[in-house]
Amino acid sequence: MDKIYDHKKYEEKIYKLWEKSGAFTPKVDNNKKPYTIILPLPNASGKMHTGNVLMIAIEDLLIRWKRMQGFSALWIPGTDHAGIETQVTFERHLKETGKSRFDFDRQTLYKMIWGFVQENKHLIESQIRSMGASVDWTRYKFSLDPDIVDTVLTTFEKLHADGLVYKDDYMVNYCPGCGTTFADLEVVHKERKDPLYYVRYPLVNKGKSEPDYIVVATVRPEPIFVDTHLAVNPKDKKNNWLVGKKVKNPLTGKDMEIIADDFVDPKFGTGIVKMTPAHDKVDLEVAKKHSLPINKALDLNGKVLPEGGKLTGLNVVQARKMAVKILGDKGLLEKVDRNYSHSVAVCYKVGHDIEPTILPNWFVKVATLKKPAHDAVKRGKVRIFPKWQEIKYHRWMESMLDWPVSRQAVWGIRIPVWYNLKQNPKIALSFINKKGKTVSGPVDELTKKYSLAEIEKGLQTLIAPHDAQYRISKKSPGKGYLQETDTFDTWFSSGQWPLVTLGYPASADFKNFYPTDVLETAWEILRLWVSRMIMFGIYLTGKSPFKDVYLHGVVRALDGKKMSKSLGNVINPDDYQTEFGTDALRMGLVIGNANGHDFNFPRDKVTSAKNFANKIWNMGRFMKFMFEKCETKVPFYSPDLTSNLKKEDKIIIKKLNTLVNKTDSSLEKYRFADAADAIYHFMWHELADKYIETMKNRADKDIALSVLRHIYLNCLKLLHPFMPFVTEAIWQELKPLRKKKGLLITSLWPRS
RNA sequence: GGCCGGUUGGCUCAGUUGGUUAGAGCGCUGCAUUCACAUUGCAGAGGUCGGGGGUUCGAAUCCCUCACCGGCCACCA
Repeated sequence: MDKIYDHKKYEEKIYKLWEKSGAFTPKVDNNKKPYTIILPLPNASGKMHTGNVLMIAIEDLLIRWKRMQGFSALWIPGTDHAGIETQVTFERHLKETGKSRFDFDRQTLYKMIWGFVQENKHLIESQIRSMGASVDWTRYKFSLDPDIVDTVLTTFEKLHADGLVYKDDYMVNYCPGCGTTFADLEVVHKERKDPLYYVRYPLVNKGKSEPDYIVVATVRPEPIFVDTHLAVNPKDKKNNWLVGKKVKNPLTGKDMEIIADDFVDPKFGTGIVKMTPAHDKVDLEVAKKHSLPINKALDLNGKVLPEGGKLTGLNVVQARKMAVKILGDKGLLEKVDRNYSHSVAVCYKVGHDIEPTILPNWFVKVATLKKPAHDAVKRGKVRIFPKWQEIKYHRWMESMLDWPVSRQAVWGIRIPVWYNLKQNPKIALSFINKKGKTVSGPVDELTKKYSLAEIEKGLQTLIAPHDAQYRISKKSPGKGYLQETDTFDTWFSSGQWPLVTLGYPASADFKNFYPTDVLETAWEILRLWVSRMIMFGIYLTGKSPFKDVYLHGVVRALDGKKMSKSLGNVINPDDYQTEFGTDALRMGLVIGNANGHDFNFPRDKVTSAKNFANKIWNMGRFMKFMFEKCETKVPFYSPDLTSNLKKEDKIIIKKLNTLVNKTDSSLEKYRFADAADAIYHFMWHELADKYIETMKNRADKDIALSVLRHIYLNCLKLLHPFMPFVTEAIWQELKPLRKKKGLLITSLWPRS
């Protein structure tokens, strides 16, 4: 054995040894209790960040612990196509070549992204390996594997058959930059200064002592041309005389009515609000309540529609300037407040302003799905650790609205809805024709000029009105049909991950390993992911997909702030892995974080864990050396030796038992740092500093060595889930000293 | 605005149901080197547990309140 433990010499070799041994691949075995974890699927073309490392460290330690306890321990790895996230990354590469996604039909684009992902996906896989993750690669899944896609589509069919799917116009967060909609959860609000325009609305038929006009404050004057109503608060004494009055639209001159609704804040601006229901969530609700017309001002590229007069075809920024100019020319601009600061919804991917707009969307009704999922946690059938995170789950479940599952993206599982073109002449199509030109228009016009084959081949997007006739089918129902171009929200498929990875509904794996034991992930995706999995699991199988949820904290940068590229404080785990070793990185993260709270990257703990690896390596080296030197045969430890034991022997044996108990009970409670700390302290400060130092002076070396071997080998077992490589490396080096010759990974967990 | 966490030695954090001198890692100070390991050993310094009030025989721990730091959610015409 070398004087110093060199992780680079061992890690790769040992991982291969484990994988070859079949230890990662449990069989369905009725004599063994199953223990299952599904790896939260990283982005297939992504890269490992510190959060992933912590996740793998924790899950691997749970799996190794249970495997050694004799469970049929299964840990399924997988990666996610990660819909929009991947598509946006790809488009950035595309931009470098001077192209954009609009230059391609969706089939071609899909193939290109597929190729891009294939090129990059090995990276995350090799990183998972290098972390020592004892995942079962034979059961590896990618979220676009054909069997997974098929199950996801079946689920959609079932939801539809159960009346839980509907199509509706919906206020979506539309990002003209990404060309797609985002869920509320994916929208970021940013504080920003924007001019607040005070616009004059001339009164129609003004009475005596009434002003010529009233003033409305707005940051968005450009869609005024579609507005038909203003609103005031009925309790607002200053303004409620206006209810029922008419004013002229400052852009079009058409009459507008003033309605009363208490959503208006009398203290804001002038206390009078303009209503733009097609582009504002609150306005839409109020408009529905009062049965007001809902007129769109913008198309899906964020350009003003033909009804906009001089604004037509302009984007939002240009249109705003133009509208301000027109209003100014007419003398209808009272003033501009340039110090107005408000929060703006922006796209979390590209930072473009979100344009709220109405669009036909596929929805899943959540009321019936969420009730049992909510109850499961309330009744303790699913336990959330740490407990205080539970409240986030409950609050989310209480407020969860119907789930828009369609995304206007190419990269994903295409929604299995088909439209017969003859039945639906008003479907809006956009496609690239034979000459490479983009053509858009309604079906009835386009089919006069183009063959269906040409349209289908070059198809980019299809927007069906909300009352369009459709069929649900995995395959084309026949000629004359076009498929929906929207794809599913990534969480729609990953929400079924525990089911699809296990081969739901009929496989032997599914019957044996479902429900899984624990879902371990970052608390950040409790709502997006965990809640959806519980909903789908119960809906499809009657059982929650896991019994426990453990939420680890977010690893922050060294400066205590969230890691971000713009702050330049991102920690690359590779660097630490190379310098200190995988074991040190894993142990450092686990021991530096106790209760699922967010924590700063524990650099000092990683350093000390590296020293610890070397310490135990040298303990093994010392033992080997002593065994070679010892002239008498060292008996294997057993209770028969009790009469030969000294006081210090009995003490250390007792302390080992305590340690085993402590380790088990801590891990049962998901208190990983407690267990790690106890093992660390015992091995270093009890075994090395005290017991070994004392035994150096003993005459009965054979007895002391017998006890030392017993204690030390058991410690290696206890430590193995935390620091798998170095413990296995020592275990192999000490083969001549051991009774059984197998691997540490499959050795039997100590009993107290 | 609503909510959740945090505030413990120089730094980063533990402290599970309130119980004798509040722990760890790193850092710091002194001593030790052909002894498995200097990625080491031994010894040591360093904390009125954010402020105030309360409950209790007893509070870092429970209650109230204030302050500050993180974070989440909602609204913002």
